[in-house]
Amino acid sequence: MYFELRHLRTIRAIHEHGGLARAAEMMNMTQSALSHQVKGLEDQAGVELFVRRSKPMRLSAAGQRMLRVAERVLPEVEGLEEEFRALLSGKTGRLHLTLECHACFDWLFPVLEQFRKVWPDIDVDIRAGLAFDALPALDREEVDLVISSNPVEMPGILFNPLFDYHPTLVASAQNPLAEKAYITAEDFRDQTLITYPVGRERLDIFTELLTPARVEPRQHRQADLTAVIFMLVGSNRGVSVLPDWVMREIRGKPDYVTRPLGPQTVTKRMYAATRNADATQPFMAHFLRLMRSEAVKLQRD
Amino acid sequence: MYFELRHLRTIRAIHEHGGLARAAEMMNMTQSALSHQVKGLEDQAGVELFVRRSKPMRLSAAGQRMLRVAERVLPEVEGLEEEFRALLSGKTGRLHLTLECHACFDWLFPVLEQFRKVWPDIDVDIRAGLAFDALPALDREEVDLVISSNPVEMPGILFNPLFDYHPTLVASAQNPLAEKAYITAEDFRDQTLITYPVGRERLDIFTELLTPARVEPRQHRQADLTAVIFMLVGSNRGVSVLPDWVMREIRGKPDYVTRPLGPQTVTKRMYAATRNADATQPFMAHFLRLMRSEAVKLQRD
DNA sequence: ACATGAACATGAGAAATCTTCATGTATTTT
DNA sequence: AAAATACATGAAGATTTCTCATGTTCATGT
Repeated sequence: MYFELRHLRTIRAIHEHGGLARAAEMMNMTQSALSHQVKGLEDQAGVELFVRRSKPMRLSAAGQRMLRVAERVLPEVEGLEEEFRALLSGKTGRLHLTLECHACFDWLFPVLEQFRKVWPDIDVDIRAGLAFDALPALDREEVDLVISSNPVEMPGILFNPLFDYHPTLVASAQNPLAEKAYITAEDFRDQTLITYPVGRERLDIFTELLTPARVEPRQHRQADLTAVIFMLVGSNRGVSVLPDWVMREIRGKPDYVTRPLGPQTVTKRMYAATRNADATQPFMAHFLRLMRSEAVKLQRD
Repeated sequence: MYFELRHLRTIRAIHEHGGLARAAEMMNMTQSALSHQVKGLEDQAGVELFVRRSKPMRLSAAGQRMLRVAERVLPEVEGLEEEFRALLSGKTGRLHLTLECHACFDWLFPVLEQFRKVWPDIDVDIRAGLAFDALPALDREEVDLVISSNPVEMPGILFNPLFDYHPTLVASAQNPLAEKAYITAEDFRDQTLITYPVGRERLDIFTELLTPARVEPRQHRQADLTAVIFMLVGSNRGVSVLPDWVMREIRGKPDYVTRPLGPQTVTKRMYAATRNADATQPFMAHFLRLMRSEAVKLQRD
């Protein structure tokens, strides 16, 4: 024996409108239909839900219990229906992002702030932890947007370009590398390299330089925050390679030097990956636009 | 477009059992039926609930929202179903009582304590506030048991006798009425009468003595608690009429005297009114039995 | 590349359920 | 007591849901 929401709606309507006939009218059905339904419900449940001694029929003790459940359950379901309607009209939706690019937190926050002002009903969230397998997660609708600099040909996935950047060395002014005009793989052999704590396949310095050249840095240590990396570099306890625009934070400070990777400057492109189906959604288009205009500001600095 | 619980159950089952075929089996239906249902649901909602790119199909973003609702709603409903089953087996039920007899709180509490030990799943409550219209409320299933000493012929309502008692005067030993062997209506003309704060039609002293004799006491004041009444009586600021068994609290105290109403001692009978339908329920029968055995103890004191 | 199996979709008819209509009965009101 | 209100009921029709048989798609092993 299974209840259905229809039954809860009926219980609530009869209670609220004080009687079967009125409730039936509110529910766009005949009094007879409701009567049959209530009878069926009571037969199934084996419990009298209404007292029929008095004429406008009233809830029995058991019926009152059912009403309480109805009053907790129905708003929940109606909320969902409303949400789906809003989803159809494009006002609401989900925007869960994952960053394969660790430094991107910095410039993404202002974008998120702006976005939430315009689209308050979109469920925005940054999903950490699954950065390793972000693209499959995108395909499975576990997330909705991935910031990545490694576009992969994938059916149903769109890579929207955001901006170009140069992975750039940052070192202490005391460091011998400060003497060089550009940096090559060999230069890392006797350096301590500081990176974000992610796999090598997601670190530009490895994918673009060290791994192809089969060079290992003398030491490799990890730090979570950009500020911490700068601090370590500043005290010459290691060097790091970060996107050029991250360097704006230390621009003009005499303790630091920045050098391009060379001899030809390495250029990479950052993308926002979305599912084809979502890319047309207004809020998603808006978010992409916001990200690009933020990227322009970044380049200006 | 309306959701039904069936849809929520489906969403949950597909998620939990990882796939349509397995879910269908758990729900005792064919895979085909479930496929149709999901299609219908998606058509109605206008939203894709599942991602079919991967083979065991998975919930989409919208589907995950729906799952969250399902996981909040379904336990609620299943709890109700369980409750109704328990109701049928007689283990659970509601026992909301109303006392027309104000002094009865005293002896009822131990009964309630005992009862709750044996029937932990019965929803026991004392409903105050509607004591004035307790019997109609009983009929309307707003309460389930009424303690009353005024049986009324009413179809569907059963008055179960509990015990007999004598409305008895209690006065200060200093009070002139202490000299009398029994008390008549006339004796109240120059007395302050202290009663519980309820209507006269529910006070024995009025219904049995004063109203028929058309006697007004010199003054009439009200007190909520039996202990307060005794205190006022003890300091000779008034007299009161209470059931004889209430007097056990002051027995042996030389400040007080108790006197029967006379010349023939007035006897009343206390009843527990229930609906016919409920009287057969095991827990209700047990409660009545407990009350009667408590009443016997009362009489022994 | 091809067979195979697993998982889901689909069409048509059968079965179950829900509605309506017409009417009956009980209660409340006038 | 009549009229009005409120709910119940039986039967027929409409709708919804399910099942069966079969088709499509995708991944896997040979």
